[in-house]
Amino acid sequence: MDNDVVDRFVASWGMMGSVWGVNTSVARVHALLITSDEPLSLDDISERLKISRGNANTCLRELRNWAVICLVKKPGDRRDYYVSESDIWRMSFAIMRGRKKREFDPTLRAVMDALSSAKKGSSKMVEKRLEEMAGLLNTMDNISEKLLANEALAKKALTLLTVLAGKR
Amino acid sequence: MDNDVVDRFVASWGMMGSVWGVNTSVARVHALLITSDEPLSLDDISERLKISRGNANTCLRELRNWAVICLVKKPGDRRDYYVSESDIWRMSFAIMRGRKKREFDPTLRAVMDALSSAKKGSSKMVEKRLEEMAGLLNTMDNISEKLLANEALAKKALTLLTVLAGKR
DNA sequence: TTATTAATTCAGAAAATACTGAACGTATAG
DNA sequence: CTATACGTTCAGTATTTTCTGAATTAATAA
Repeated sequence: MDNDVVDRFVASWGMMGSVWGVNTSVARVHALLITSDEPLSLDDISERLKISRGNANTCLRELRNWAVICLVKKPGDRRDYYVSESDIWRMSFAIMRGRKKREFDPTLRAVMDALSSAKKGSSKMVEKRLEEMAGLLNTMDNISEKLLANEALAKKALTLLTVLAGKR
Repeated sequence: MDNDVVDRFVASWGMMGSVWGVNTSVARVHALLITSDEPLSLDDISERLKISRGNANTCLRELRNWAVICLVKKPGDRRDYYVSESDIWRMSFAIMRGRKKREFDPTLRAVMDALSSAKKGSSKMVEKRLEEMAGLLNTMDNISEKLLANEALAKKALTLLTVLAGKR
């Protein structure tokens, strides 16, 4: 596959890292594996992306943890090779689950506390704002809780939304 | 409103900053304004959050740009005061639009290019992977394009998803 | 005007994050 | 057992991001 095209894909997938909440290098390594027909070794990756072996190692560990790449062996070769899982959904799901737990859930709790505190003592304005936020966050919590637990349902949701968005 | 509760809310809304793609201070200032019944001045904010006036100023400008706070004047007082817009949706929408344009759209293009390049020359595996990604990203592109342009539709989508998620 | 008070800017400092590469551990081949 | 080829770790360094505070500009009051 054309080098330039791969480079551009690697670069823009790298940018997307911040959306997933992983750093650029991790996303670039992932991108390289996605576009490679052959399994790649740590050294292949570190050379191709011009990053240190140490860094490559860390990125690969993270990707392994997200379960978006998998380790393969070649007969008669001691090195570890990696290939991308085909399923693009997995990374987004794994990461969203993590972010929900780390960032969203505590916020939801804090908003609920703030709301109940506001009810005994704040202005109606603040109460209304928090009420709205709490409503929205609770809705999102329900939805994401269900969808993140069930990929099939999530795909269904996507279809549903496509139909909704289609009505022009 | 109870100081502790506000502090906790400020802190966790601050964490959410990384989700929105703004830095912690910006999100904290926003949180403080959300929970305040009174309009706050730059000095109020810088004192309450223990950040410099310069930093507070920058945060307020950013929030003004996102149009999630608005400037109010008190008669006989030269200072600028700020209050939070009640609508929680606005910030998320503004930011998502920005991120889509900056991060998602270039990726979509790169994937499409990679795909067409893969079609003339890559393994079936790579082609399949990219095909799947392109499909998913295109779907998301369609949906988000429509929903981000139309808040009412987005709310409708949320209702729809709630129903879907409810079927247990 | 001029003095005063507030908002803004921005160079440099501090803090957070990411990366390097040499040292170390481990498994296999000889 | 020993040498070799690899994977892993992590202290130190580089880079990026964020923040500070003094200088500057702008607006109002006197």
